[in-house]
Amino acid sequence: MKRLGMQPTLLTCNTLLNALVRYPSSHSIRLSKVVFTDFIKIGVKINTNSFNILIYGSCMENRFGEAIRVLGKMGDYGCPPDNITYNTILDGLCKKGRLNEARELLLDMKNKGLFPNRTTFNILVVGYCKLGWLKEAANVIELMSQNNVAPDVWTYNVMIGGFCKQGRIDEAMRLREEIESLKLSPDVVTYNTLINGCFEHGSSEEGFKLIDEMERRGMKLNSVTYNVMVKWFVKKGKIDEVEKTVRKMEESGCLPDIVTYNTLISWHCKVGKMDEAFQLMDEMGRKGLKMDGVTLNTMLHALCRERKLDEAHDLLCSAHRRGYFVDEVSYGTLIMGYFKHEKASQALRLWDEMKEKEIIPSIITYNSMIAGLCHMGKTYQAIDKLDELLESGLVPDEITYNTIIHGYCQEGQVEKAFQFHNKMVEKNFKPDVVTCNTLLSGLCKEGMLEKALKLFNTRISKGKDVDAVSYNTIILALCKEKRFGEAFDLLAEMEEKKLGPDRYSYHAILSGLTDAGRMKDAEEFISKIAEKGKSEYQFLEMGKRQDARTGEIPQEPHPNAIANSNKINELCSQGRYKDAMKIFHESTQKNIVLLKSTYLNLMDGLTKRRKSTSKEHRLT
DNA sequence: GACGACGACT
Repeated sequence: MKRLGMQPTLLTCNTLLNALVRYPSSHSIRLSKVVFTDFIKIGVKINTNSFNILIYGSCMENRFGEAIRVLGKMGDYGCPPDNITYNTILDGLCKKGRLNEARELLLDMKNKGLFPNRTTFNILVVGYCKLGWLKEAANVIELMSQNNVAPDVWTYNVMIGGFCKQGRIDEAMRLREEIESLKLSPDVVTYNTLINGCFEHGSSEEGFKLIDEMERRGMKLNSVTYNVMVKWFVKKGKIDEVEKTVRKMEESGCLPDIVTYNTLISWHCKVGKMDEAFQLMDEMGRKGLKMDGVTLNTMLHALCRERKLDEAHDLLCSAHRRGYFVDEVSYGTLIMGYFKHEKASQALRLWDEMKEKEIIPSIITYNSMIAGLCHMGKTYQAIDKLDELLESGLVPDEITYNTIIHGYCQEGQVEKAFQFHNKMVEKNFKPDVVTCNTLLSGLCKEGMLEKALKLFNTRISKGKDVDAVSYNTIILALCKEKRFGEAFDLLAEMEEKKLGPDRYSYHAILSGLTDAGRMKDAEEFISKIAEKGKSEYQFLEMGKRQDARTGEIPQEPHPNAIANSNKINELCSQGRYKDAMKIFHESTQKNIVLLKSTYLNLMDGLTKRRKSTSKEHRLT
């Protein structure tokens, strides 16, 4: 067109820009900027809309600074920014959790005499809900009504999603009823949000009930509904149901999309079936679906898990060359991979590289980095990163604080951990059960078991939740002190509360018993685990007896001890736990004391086997 | 506005 000397019209210009900006490649967005300046040079009279498209592209790349600079220059070209301009950037900022910048921009918008419209408000609700600040989100909804902008289904759907993310399914359900009373009808998004929430936090039955309800109401399930179901069945390992759902999806005219494939690919990667993951990627290509940034990041994650860090790094570079959106998730994945495999210097280098590329770290990226620094024993540097995080306009979350508290505990600085904890509580940090567990283990590690017990009991008496990890932490510490009676009491207590016991509890007890030389008790304990399921509180009786006993007379190692231990260990590694148990019983009958690792291996096997049997149960 | 990828506690 240029060669032919034809002058493009505004429509041509905006159509082309739009196409470039929406096309899923970072190259095309870069091109859109070139095309834009070209259009101005050859004298096309661009309008506000042209700028809005350009800005949308910048936001796609998370270049908010650039977007705001462009917004500032629009006036010079006779194209004043409008609501769409502001909403575009606000949307990007809110989705990324950059609420401080969003607030500033909102102020600027009002100063320019533009009024927030329904979209603006909805964007803000999204921003607050993403951070889990539901009170603030509700305030925005209140503000809408005051400004005569009625909240719509979108608004409520976001709010429902916010409740679901925090596991507050009842409140989410209640809000849905509220919409119906407002004569707004819940749509497919409302249902999908709730169904996903039920699957993630509530009961799956509730979720399936909602699907039935949709069908009864004549509401068509869309690809998201199916993807939510696929994710659920994948999570439960129900391969048949996954296939059935995908088939149903195809029959109903919703072809499996990039999300469906990414879910399946990620699953295969997680269970180590890389071949099948690659097969799915081929299949995707044959069906004309282009892999996206999420697919890329899934593969990066899989490579890191397999310790193939060089390959992961190569993939990152080549993906960048080929125009994929390499983002903070890609970098975060690899940084975490390096830290996990003790390659801190490479992790730090990658962080700098990411910054050089102007890729903005998210809260998760910062948390990974903070965790890595703490892991290296450099909590003071982690604090620097926390400051940097705050400066960047992000809001630290529970994970950020818990990570740093854990860092201090790991260094043996429990005192500092508590100080930091208290200081942060004064800000807006809401300590949760993970915080408590971190402090508990920190206290135990430093031999302050009594303080830990006090913290643990206070938390329970205050009616705050404790979980399996809390119990296991205390049980482990008690066992190390050979206080088996109390340990068994807690074991029974956690069973009563349906919190366990799990393999961590068993591990704690068995390690304690074997370390104390109470091999007979360890053997009996293993047998109990094997029989478990017959009656509840079966460990209680054993625990009570423990206090009366005074340790055991050390025995001469039996000549077959090592041989039998090895045999059992080998059978366990082959997954032949039944055979392993047989040798175990034979050994105990002959009074053969086995190696410590054998007890732990057997226990691992026994807990694994129970898991798989219960899965089989669910299938029938 | 809903679904898929990276982060905390034994």
